[in-house]
Formats: sequence, structure tokens, C-alpha cells
Amino acid sequence: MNIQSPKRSVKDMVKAMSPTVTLEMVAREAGVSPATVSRILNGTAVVSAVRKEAVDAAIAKLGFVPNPVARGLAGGRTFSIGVVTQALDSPFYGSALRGIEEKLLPLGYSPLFVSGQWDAAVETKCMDVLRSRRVDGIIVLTGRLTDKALKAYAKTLPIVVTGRKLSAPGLAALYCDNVEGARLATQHLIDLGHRQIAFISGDPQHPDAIDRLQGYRNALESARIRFDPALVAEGGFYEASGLQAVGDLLATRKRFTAIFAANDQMAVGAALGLSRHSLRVPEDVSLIGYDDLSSSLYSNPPLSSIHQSAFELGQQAVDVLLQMLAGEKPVFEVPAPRLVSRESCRRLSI
Amino acid sequence: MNIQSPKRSVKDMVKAMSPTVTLEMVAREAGVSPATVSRILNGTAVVSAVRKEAVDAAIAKLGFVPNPVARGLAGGRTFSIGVVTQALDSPFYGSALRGIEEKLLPLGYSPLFVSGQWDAAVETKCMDVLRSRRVDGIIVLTGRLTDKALKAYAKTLPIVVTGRKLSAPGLAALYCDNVEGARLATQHLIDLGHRQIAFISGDPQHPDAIDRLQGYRNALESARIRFDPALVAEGGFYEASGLQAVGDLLATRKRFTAIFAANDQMAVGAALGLSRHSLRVPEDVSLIGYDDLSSSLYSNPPLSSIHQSAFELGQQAVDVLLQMLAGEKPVFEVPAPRLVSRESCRRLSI
DNA sequence: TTGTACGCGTTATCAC
DNA sequence: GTGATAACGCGTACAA
Repeated sequence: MNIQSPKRSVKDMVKAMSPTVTLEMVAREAGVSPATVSRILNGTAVVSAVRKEAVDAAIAKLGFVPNPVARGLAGGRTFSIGVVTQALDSPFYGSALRGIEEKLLPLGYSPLFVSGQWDAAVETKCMDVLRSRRVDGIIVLTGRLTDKALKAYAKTLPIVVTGRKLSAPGLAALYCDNVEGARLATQHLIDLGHRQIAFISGDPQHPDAIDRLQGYRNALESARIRFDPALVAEGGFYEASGLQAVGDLLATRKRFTAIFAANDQMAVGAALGLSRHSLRVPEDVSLIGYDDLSSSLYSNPPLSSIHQSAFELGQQAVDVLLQMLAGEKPVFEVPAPRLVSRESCRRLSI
Repeated sequence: MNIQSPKRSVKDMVKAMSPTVTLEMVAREAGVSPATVSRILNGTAVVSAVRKEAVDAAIAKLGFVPNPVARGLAGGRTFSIGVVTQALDSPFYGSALRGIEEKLLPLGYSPLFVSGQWDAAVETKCMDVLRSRRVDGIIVLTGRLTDKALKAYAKTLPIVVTGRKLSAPGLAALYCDNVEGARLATQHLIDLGHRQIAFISGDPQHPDAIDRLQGYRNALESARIRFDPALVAEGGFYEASGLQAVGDLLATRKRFTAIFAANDQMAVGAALGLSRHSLRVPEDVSLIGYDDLSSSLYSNPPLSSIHQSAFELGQQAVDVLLQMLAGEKPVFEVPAPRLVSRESCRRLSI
């Protein structure tokens, strides 16, 4: 004769292996109703001290952990936050993810990371996945979605987006002043006596790229240096494009004594490119980047750059989103970019 | 008079904003029972062609997307896979995450990334979070959990771990041959005529570090070069430690003509350290790393390294896990490490 | 092959 | 304050 109960065979086996402690079991153990346990867990209502103690004891005794899946179904909150990054292996955005995770975890929230690959279509899919997973809110790291699309999403659930100037109900934008950052970088070179300053731009599709070009031009203008399009090479925010750009720049035979690359990755590529042409940094050409990646401290020579902390940005995005989730009007201020001067730039002797 | 129904006010408002299409609505639209729709969705049973078409049409018309949260509760499967990485901003593991995501998403699975910070205690918390979130399986990228702990977890749900030799029911280990990789790197230097080869080791707590040291020693031994502990500097797998290690090495006044750093990040730090002492790579000292990070192609000079594709490793981990989930016995073979020779090593002229 | 009915673990509403 | 009770959206054993 078979001892086993005939029903629910597979599920029972699973449960037997890792005995799931449910809220109901806690209630029974504490001699109260499930509703009361739930209330204590969520602070939904005031519960008498005696029962609270009994419940806390039961929870501890049974090692109860609430099931987020069931909570999601019943309460509509999943305690998970969607995060749209662009590339999981980006050194810059990676720090942001770290900041996000670090803030979220202690609060019982889990981040759900998806990557948009700098492609609006992919990003749209990402948003769909996140919404189907019923995340409580979404953090979008820059990306290619239109402002309009973002606003539409924000009607359904709270959204925090970085790298944009934007405002709408249910939406907060953490804008870093790229124009100012780029101006700072360029001005630094000007202060060192450089007048012929090349610029390696980022992907022109990218708003940051546009802003940084503008900052470069602003600095030139206020120093009364004529903007020369021949000194601008188009890059793509990756090392390879920095290498390529230096080749392009050199091919024009335009003279320059310094390069401002729109991010550190391109600056590293540019450094290699210069070296390929027997040009030394900073002796022959000064070089400055943007982002201040942690690795830039160890470039050879260590790279001057514009610091903006992706880590803190991530943390701040979480703060803002949590405020929105709590129904508050978020207050925040993105730290200004700042110059980090290292050894890749030198004063131009006359 | 108030028109609104008196019940479920908040939830109703939410639903009004983003009208959730449920399986039941699809069933009604198609004129079948919910069970039939579910069967079609999951392929649980054979359904007549006519009804299947009707349901498919209804799904398309209504734009129905199954709710993973409800599926998780009802069926016990959440279609999410836990991934324990160590640092979200690691260039090496970042690629692995990319590989994992890329494989998982098209299959309707979502990765849930958590990072263990190379700390067993933190990692244990990560595992708990993942289990409480009811992930269907877990991928552990190396980490510090004991083999025993891992085996225990594997009793509850399928686990794939990288960077270990290990086998147990419910557990698959993707071991990369670090000993062989390190031997390859060292042998390369030996082939170029180097006999005094320094080694910058990784964090000795890390199994990879131990293996790579072993590979280094193996290569020396088979070339009948005496192993000299003074030529081994302890690092920590980050750039800073590579820089530091070169200082230590130089301080011993032991002569060496080449350095093998146990990963690329330390190699980059080492390159800077050498430069600080007016030593050029590769003219004065040859340098080789390990991991072949994508950025190593753009170091100055481009870094020779041992290639192991984290991206493919991630993809393979997913493949293996999915096989396990399907109840199959996983078959797999981790690609062997291979030497990538670039410009940071030169032949030693006699 | 298909439909009915129940359960998954929790939250929310209502009446006490 | 507290306890029933009804959802939440879906999977599945059972009967048909």
C-alpha cells in the first residue's frame, strides 16, 4: 500500500524539501488571525502589544519570511524596482548599478536590471518586461526613449530618469550638467595655455554628446578662440572610436596641442592612438576625459577628467524614487561636475 | 450622488489607469474556459486547433501578457533566475552578466542580479533573497561560499556555479582551467627568452589566485627555472594592488625582465608602477595579464593576456541551468583558456 | 479534449 | 483592535 497522499505529489515533494513557513502558520502559532500578522508586518494598523510580541516570537521561532510573490499578487506591490541600464558591462553605469543595489537591498527592495543597449526598441521591450513583472517603480539610466514615451510610462508608475531635463507628474529627472562639465574640461586646457584644442565627441545621437560639444564651444568662445570644425572628430563613446578619432584628427594635418575626449573610454583609446604616432601624453599632447572612471586613476599617465559620481547618482535615484513611492514630492539636487586634474595635461610652454 | 462602486477604491483606480488584461478575459473573448487558455500558454495539454486559433486571436486582440507574479504563486515557477555576481561594476563579471541576460530574456526568463562583494556572509544573504523571491534556479559566479553550503542549496533548487570543480545532485560547476591558463602565460614569457619572471598574485583567499600561482610554478618547473618566492608579490585583483606590487617587487632589488599579473586589472596597475620607475613596457619589462578584458586591447601598449570569455561563460551557465530545469542531465564543456599575444611582451635579446 | 473548482500566500475590506 | 472573508491571476487535479 502506498503511504503517500495521492494529491499534489510534485508540489508536496518540493515543500517537503524546503518547508515553507507561511503567514498562516505564524498566526496559528501565535494564536491570532492571519490578518493581525499581516498588519504587524506592514504596520497597517495598530495592534496590541501583547499580540505583537506573540507574533514576533512566532516569526522568530518559525523563521518566517514573507513571500514577495504572494505579496505582489495580493497587495499589488512587489518590492522590486526596475532599472534600465544600457550595458551591464559599462564601467560608468556599473557604478550606478552598485549604488542602486546598495541602497535598495537593506530596504527589502530588489532591483531588476535590464539593459537597453542604447536602442529605443530594445529599451521599450525592457520597459514592457519590467511592467509585466509588476515592479513598483522604474529607474532609467539615460537611454534613448523619447521624453514623450517616458512621460507616458510615468502615468502608470513612478519613474526616475537620469541624464535629462524633464518634468512631469510621476516622473523625476536627475540631470547632470554636461555643458558645464565640458566647459570645465576645456577651460582647464585653456588655463594651461592651450589654444588649439581638439575635441573627440561622443555618439551624436546621445544627448550627453551634444551637451559636451556645446560646453566645449562655450569655453572656446569665452576665451575668444575660434571654433574649428576640423578639430572635432566624431566618436562613439568606446575606446575603439577614440583610437580612430585620433587617426582622423592627425590626418587633417591640423595642428593641436591638446585633446578633450567626451568620455574616459575614448580618451584611453586616444592615448593609444597618439602613442601609435609617437606622440607622448602629456609632453606632446595634453589629454582630458570625462566621467572619471575608477580605472582612469591607473591609466598611464593617470587621466585628468571630469568627475561625476555614477555611484552617488544611482543612490540618489533610489532616494528620489522611494520618496515618490511614499507619496512625497521628491526634493533633490544633482551634484555639479568637477574637474579632477591628474598627469595627462601639462602647461604649454611658449 | 456618487457614481463609483463603493468597494476596492484604490485598486480600482490603479486598474483604470493601466487596464490589466487577464487570462480570464482572454478565455471569455475566445469563448473557452480559463483552463484551456492556460493549457495553450504552457503547452500542458493538447488543445484542438480551432480553439487554439480562437485563443491566439483573443490574446493578440487584447494584447494579453501573462502575469509572472500570479504564475509564480499558482505554478511555483517565477521564470526568474537568480544570479550571484561579486561586483556589479567588475569589467570581467560584467561581460558574464551580459551573456546571461542575452540568453535568458528571449526565453521569457528574467535574471535577478545580486552581488556578494567577495564576502561569504553577504553572499549568504544574497542566496536568501533569491530564494525568498522564489527564483527557479541560481547561477553563482565564483564567490566565497563553501562547496558544502552550495551543495546544501542545490538540494532545494538547481544551481550552476562557475570557477569551481565540484559535482553534486542539482549542481553543475563550470570550471575554467586557471592552472593551465597561468601556465600558458608563463610559458609564453619563457618562450620569449625570459628567465626572471615576477608574478603578481591575486587575493590568496581567492581560488583563482591559488590556481594561477600553481600554473606559474608549473611552467617554471618544466623549464627548470627555480621558483623564487621573492619574485612573487601579493596583490588583490585590483589596479591599485598591481601598482603597489611593482613597488614591492622593485624594493627587493631582485632582478626580473618580465611580469605575469594574475589579472588584467593588476597588470594595468603594474604598467603604471613600472612607468613611475622609468621602466618601459615592453622594452625594459615584458608584461602579461589574465582575463583579456575588452579594455586591455586599448592599454598602452595593448596588453598580452590569457583569454577566457566571461560572456560565453555566462551564456553557457544559462544553457546548463536550463537543461537542469528541463530535467535533463546537463552536458557541457568549458572552453580552454588561450593566449592572446599583443604588444606588452617582447623577446629578450641575449 | 474540455470545463469546474480549488488552492497558491498574502493584503484589504468590512463588520464586530 | 481584531477576525472572517473575499479577492489578486493563474495552474492543475478531477470529473465529464
